[in-house]
Amino acid sequence: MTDQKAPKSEQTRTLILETALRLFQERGFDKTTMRGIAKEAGVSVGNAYYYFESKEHLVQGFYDRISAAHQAAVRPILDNETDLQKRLAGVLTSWLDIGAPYHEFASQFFKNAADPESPLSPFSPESEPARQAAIDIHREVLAGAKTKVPAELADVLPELMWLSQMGLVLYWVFDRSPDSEKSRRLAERGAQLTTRGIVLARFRVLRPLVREVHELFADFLPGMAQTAAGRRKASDPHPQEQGPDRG
Amino acid sequence: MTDQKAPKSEQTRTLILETALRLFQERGFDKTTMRGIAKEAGVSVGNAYYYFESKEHLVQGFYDRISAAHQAAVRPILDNETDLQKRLAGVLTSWLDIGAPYHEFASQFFKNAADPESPLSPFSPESEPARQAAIDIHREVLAGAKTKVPAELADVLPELMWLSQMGLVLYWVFDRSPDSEKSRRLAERGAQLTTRGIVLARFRVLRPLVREVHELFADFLPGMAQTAAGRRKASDPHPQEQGPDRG
DNA sequence: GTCAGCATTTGAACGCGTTCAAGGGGGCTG
DNA sequence: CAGCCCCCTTGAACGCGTTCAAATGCTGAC
Repeated sequence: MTDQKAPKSEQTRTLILETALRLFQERGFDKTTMRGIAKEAGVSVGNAYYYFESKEHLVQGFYDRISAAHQAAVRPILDNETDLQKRLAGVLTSWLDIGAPYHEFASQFFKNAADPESPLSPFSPESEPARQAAIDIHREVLAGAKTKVPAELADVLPELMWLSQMGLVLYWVFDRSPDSEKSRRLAERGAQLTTRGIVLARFRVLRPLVREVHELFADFLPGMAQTAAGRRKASDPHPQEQGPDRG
Repeated sequence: MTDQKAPKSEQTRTLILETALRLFQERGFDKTTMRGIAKEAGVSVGNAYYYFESKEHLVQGFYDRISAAHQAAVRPILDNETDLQKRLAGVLTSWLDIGAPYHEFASQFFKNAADPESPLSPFSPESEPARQAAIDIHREVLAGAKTKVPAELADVLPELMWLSQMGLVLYWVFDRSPDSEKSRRLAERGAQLTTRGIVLARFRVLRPLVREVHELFADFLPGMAQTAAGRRKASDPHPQEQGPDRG
């Protein structure tokens, strides 16, 4: 009678998550209480905590959702556009488009970005898959462009561009201009600047600079994920794992 | 009998603040409770809230303290050293030295950095004085160096360098290497890279790039403080204002 | 000396996120 | 059918940050 693919527990888990995300969007993160989520979903508070370690863990669903939507939105650009600047600008502005509905509410939990203890930090081990996916987009931005990228930069640039994207997101969170217009312009300009920089990187005078950029980030970037890995609870009474798997 | 300069209320305020900072350092931010602070200071919880809007507002004292210490520590370097790279590296590493005692505890509230609503964010209006002081240090780093800075960069560079410093701090917060060794190396390398970049900025091929960097940040950097200004409570039942005034 | 008015102080109470001992309940084994 | 185990579910209870009406002290006017 019931779907083979929907064991009871998974249904409950999904019900709680969907309810939470809906209430977050309706009322904001702070004004949504765990009791409210439980009542609205028709379960007990304890039950929510059986499936999710904390209130914050519930917003991971948003990340997954945004991440998936972005990957989809970016496909046409990556497949058709060959101009580096336009590819990059497209990737950045489409993120802003997708993030728009969550803008107000986002600022209420983006504080976690700078919190090394939080699993929601983009640098956390838990975020590794989403982070890698995002970096891969930038790798593809470079790979599919007419402009050729100096070999010495090829391996650090995607991470660097992702880092800039995080900077853009930070700016966006603070940005109160109507329709996040300032963030949009920043994205366009940033793309232009990045492109110009890559093009110029060929010149001989810049060799030492390019090498240093490479060395700096080659040494320190991959380290972030590792240094961020703390003594995290490895216990798993929680049926954690996958959201929509960020398809 | 009592000091003319110490009205009762100021004494109480100081007592609460000192107690709080001591406990934060002894037990960490999260494990220190407002009840604990009150009991240890020999006052009531409500009294602490009469002088400080929230638990977070208490840590502003740390910022003031670190900021003042940094300004003092940096003086000899700014007065004697003329090599740009050494000046910059000195400024950055001495910040790391000063921050060291607070490293562990810092990560527990640096989450506020990315929270636009928090007065503790380095981008908030409340942080404006401390921010300006920090930017001024970088302005002096440039002004006192042998190396001449291209005019077009002169007005955005200090803010840019301060921004990099914030990046370093973020890295440092995540950095779990012994003695924050990785952060130290990042500071040294970053100083080297920055210096190299400034030197190279003279070359003609780089003109367009330089101009774009200038335009990008001239447009967007000053905006951050303004966009960050939200509807903040202007009410002042709280005898807020000055810490040690950050010398 | 008295008393009004204000700054300061109190601690009980609120609502929150989170924990936990206790209890179903469904399916498998004997 | 009985018994057992383990996944799932419950809601009272804990400690926290924060609020607030009420009490207390203090100062200057008369």
